[in-house]
Amino acid sequence: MLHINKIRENKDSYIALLKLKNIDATDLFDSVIAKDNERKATQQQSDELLAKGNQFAKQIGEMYKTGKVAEANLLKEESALIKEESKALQTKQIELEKEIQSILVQIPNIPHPSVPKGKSDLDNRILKEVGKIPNLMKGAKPHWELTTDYNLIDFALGNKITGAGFPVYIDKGARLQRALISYFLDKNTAAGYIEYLPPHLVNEASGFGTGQLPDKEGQMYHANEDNLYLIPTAEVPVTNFFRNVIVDKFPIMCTAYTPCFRREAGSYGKEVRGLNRLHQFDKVEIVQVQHPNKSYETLDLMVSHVASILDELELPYKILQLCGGDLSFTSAITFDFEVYSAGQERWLEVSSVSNFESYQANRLKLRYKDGNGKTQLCHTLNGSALALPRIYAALIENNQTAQGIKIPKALQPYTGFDIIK
RNA sequence: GGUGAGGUGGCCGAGUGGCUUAAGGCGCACGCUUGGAAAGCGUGUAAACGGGAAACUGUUUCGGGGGUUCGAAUCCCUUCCUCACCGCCA
Repeated sequence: MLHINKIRENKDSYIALLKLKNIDATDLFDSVIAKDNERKATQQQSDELLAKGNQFAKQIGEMYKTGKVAEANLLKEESALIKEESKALQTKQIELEKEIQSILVQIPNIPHPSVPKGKSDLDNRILKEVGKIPNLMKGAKPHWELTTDYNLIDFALGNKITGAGFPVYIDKGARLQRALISYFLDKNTAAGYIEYLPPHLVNEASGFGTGQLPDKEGQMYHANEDNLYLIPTAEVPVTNFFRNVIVDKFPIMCTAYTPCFRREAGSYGKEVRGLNRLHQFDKVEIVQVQHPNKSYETLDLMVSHVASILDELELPYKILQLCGGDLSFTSAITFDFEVYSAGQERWLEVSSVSNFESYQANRLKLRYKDGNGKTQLCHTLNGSALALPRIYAALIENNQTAQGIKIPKALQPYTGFDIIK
């Protein structure tokens, strides 16, 4: 959510930048500023009345003590009038605040000036392409066949006990999954991130804090009886650690492994085949809270951190800067990582690193004190480091040989084996 | 799940309708003191939203929401949470 004062200060440049997201915010901005002016005026009136009422209450107290009952009763009558009037003003104020809020939540984050123009993923800017696309042997297979051939994952078994999109990992297949989680966490903690293991269910307030609620309610699994939501990403519990917090140190670096639960209503077809899109999957997330002056420096560090992991895993990948049209509602700038999955001859998104600037922080009320002792909004950033299933798919597809599936060196200490036969 | 006790500032903790502008303590910051430090003494120490160039100032907030009253941390209703004991249980 944008802060109303920032809209006032930067209205014209915001309107220009939002065009990158193909949005004309002129009317929204005008109406929200007008409402805010009205809100201020209303508050001023209401504050004055309340101050008067407080004065009267004190005087009445004094009068009773000194026995001036008749005078007190007169003042009481006047008080009643003030009360009525101020109540009406307060109701109006709350109403206006609601209206302002409901406009503000409709306005997406302002894109960074470097964001390319564009409508869809076709307009994303390729920044870098690293590694060679492997030349697979004849008869190379997609991962959904390999996982069956080598008994790594049983999709049908998951289907039986839960439903589609809930795979069961078996034997070396399970071990590989566990190895990846440990490996990612170790890479992240070595880079200075503190490891957390948060709850996998969150309350309603947390859903609001990171913006899943109320808009994307249908994307989350909901435990009705207790009114708790299954997390769609570790970003939700971890970012909410900082809800209503005034921090005094930068940067704050967190990493967390969690399973992620997504209903993915409306998905279908080959996009969802095998591991490509699941209802439950594992992911290791990195989150940073940073001073506004440092957040873009941090963003670069996060991008190169993710790149270094993919380098070590010897996966061919490309880094894309998302165009305005593909940018998420809350992000100011996003870099996507895609790895090449040779068995299905596709690029798969495995990480998305974003700077939200103060957009999330405003909703969360995540602040720090500046040199003058004034509270200011922090910047928040997050990224996947990394999402497991598609890394898993690319790893086994790209490393399939006549002898079996080879495990990259960096992972071998974690798997305890160097080939799956 | 049952019964009981609670929720007050960064923390501890007093406060049963106006004497609270939330006592007192701890912590923190600054100053005095000191050769330096500790102790001691003094001053300051929440957030949100307004007004003001600023100094300063108004309103709201004692878990959340609602109510009674001229006036609520205090009384009433409701909801959430915490703790203790019991039951169940990895």
